[in-house]
Amino acid sequence: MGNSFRIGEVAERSGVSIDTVRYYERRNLLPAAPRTPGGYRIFNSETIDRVLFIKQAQDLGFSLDEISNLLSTNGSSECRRVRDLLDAKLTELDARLKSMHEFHDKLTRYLAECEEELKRYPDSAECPVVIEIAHAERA
Amino acid sequence: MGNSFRIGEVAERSGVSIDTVRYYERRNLLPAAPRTPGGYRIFNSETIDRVLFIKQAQDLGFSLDEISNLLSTNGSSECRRVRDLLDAKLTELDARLKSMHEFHDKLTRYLAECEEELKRYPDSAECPVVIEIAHAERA
DNA sequence: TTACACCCTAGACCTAACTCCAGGGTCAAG
DNA sequence: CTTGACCCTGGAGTTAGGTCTAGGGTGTAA
Repeated sequence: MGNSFRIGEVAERSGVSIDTVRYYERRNLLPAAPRTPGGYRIFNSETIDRVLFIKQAQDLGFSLDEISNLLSTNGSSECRRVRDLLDAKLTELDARLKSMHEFHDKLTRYLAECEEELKRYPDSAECPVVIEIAHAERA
Repeated sequence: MGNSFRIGEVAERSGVSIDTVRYYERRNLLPAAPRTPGGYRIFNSETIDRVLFIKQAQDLGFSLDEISNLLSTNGSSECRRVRDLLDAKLTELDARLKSMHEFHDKLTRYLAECEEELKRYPDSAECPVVIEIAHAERA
């Protein structure tokens, strides 16, 4: 069927390993999948989307515990709790974005210094950037 | 002296543990510190700045190996190699910033939905956001 | 010259998030 | 009704990045 997948296909389509899918189920990041009479898990396409969501959040610095709190499959999750979690996450994310931008600028300045040096001395071994990072870094 | 620190003070001022400082030295993220006759490490304020740099980069998703590549205390690091590393990091950072902004927007939309629901039904248990995340997530 | 906070090393241990393995069962195609 | 790809479980192993412990030495102020 177009909306029924075995674990291998879920794994492939969401870019994780089979073990990871089972691991997520154990961690309650995915609801316990229904089974065939023989014991095979049966998934639908929503599982794939959900794994993708988990991966994205994780890439952005959230732990599986945090994600699990947000998605909590166990027990009804009142709207108020979710609201508070989201609020906290957003504050955190704002801070991360800010320092990320600053770090980006810092690296950009370093890159410019490198280019400068290489323009002047194409085979320079003494990189001014390394010296700078190594010896004083309070930008 | 104003520019001479023992490991405990370095740790405290840069917000990591003593063990972490020693660990960074072992990993060559910090140059091997000179010692007192009795074997105590002696640091200067640049070490503190460097630990702060490492922590910042790490928070933003860089591994210690990557940071170590950039700072490589072992062997002369030619400017060209540093330039290439920086260039690659910046590309990576751009991508991360982009998906971070998208995720931020997504969470903001979820938060708005929560507020909406709570305005309507102040004690709502059925959070529309959880249902949405759990059941279809391809934004 | 003792008190006591601080430092040393080697090596074991910890947590998160997987990843692998053995030993065995399932299922669809031919 | 067999075969080959795929799936099952329980539990051990792995990696990154620390953290802790035992057993012992250092430095300095009173």
